[in-house]
Amino acid sequence: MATRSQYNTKQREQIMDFILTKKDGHFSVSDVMDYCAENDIHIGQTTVYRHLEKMVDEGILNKYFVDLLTPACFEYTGGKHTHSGQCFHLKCEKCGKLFHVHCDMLEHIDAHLEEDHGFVLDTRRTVFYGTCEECRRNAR
Amino acid sequence: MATRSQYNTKQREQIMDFILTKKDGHFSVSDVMDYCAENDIHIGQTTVYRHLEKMVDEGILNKYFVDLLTPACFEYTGGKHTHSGQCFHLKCEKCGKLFHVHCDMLEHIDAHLEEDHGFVLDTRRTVFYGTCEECRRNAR
DNA sequence: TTGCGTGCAAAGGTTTTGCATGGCA
DNA sequence: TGCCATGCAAAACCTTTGCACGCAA
Repeated sequence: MATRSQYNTKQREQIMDFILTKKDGHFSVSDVMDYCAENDIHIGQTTVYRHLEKMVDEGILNKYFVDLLTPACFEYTGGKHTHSGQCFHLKCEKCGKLFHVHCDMLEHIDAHLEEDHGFVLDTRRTVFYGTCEECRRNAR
Repeated sequence: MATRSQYNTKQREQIMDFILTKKDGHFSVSDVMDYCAENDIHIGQTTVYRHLEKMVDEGILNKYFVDLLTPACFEYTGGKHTHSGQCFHLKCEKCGKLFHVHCDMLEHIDAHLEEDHGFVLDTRRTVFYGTCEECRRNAR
């Protein structure tokens, strides 16, 4: 894997510009396309797919899925591969919102799965499904 | 939601027959279609999709996704909505295998997310991504 | 000049929708 | 008879692939 970019192209730079403006959040391929449309930047969507995939290989981005038939999500990692700053991805099945929760519990789950089940968790790709507080209140 | 079947049709019965033979495992829409082909049963795939979706609404089946561009997985719940008998879905990103692990840890995660984050986990739909023991040994 | 990068169009695969027909109650 | 269920075909959707052209080094 780890197919690294060898050339510095304008397209890669422009995609990177977008990512840096979205540093704290998530985005999908279509978000990149929208950004390009708004700023009169023309990049083929195939190119976007290919660059994002490469960046995942390089560890710059983290990729995860929240649902079938829903575009893949990408998240900027700040260029670090570190496991610190882990976060839960919580997806509410009612309202569809995606929450990011930073919490020590995750490390415990991590340790438990590894010790008792021999399974090393990739927390970045794992999404927890359920119902958020707001939706539970509304349902009551 | 909860669109319940109102009629007892031959198709629903035949799909149910298949599910009962698969009680312990998982299956996808295409597994149902294969079963039908093998047994000279003709059911349109649209009908299969619609019945499985209904059964999810009724709580008979549990639906989850392991990957984008991979068919949705269904799991027979035994007709109970109970939260006992919970299991982890562990998906190995290396070999692609899907593991089922029954473990108390899950209840702790459950309780923690609810108490500290107000989030009620739907364990049945959540899939943990990572690397299994075998693949880690092979990588070393 | 070499070979990766780009972008259009088409393909691939799963799931959903439209619509006319069939079948349960 | 009324209304849901069925099934074919087509649409919708995201993503990948093929291929010719462009461009960085």
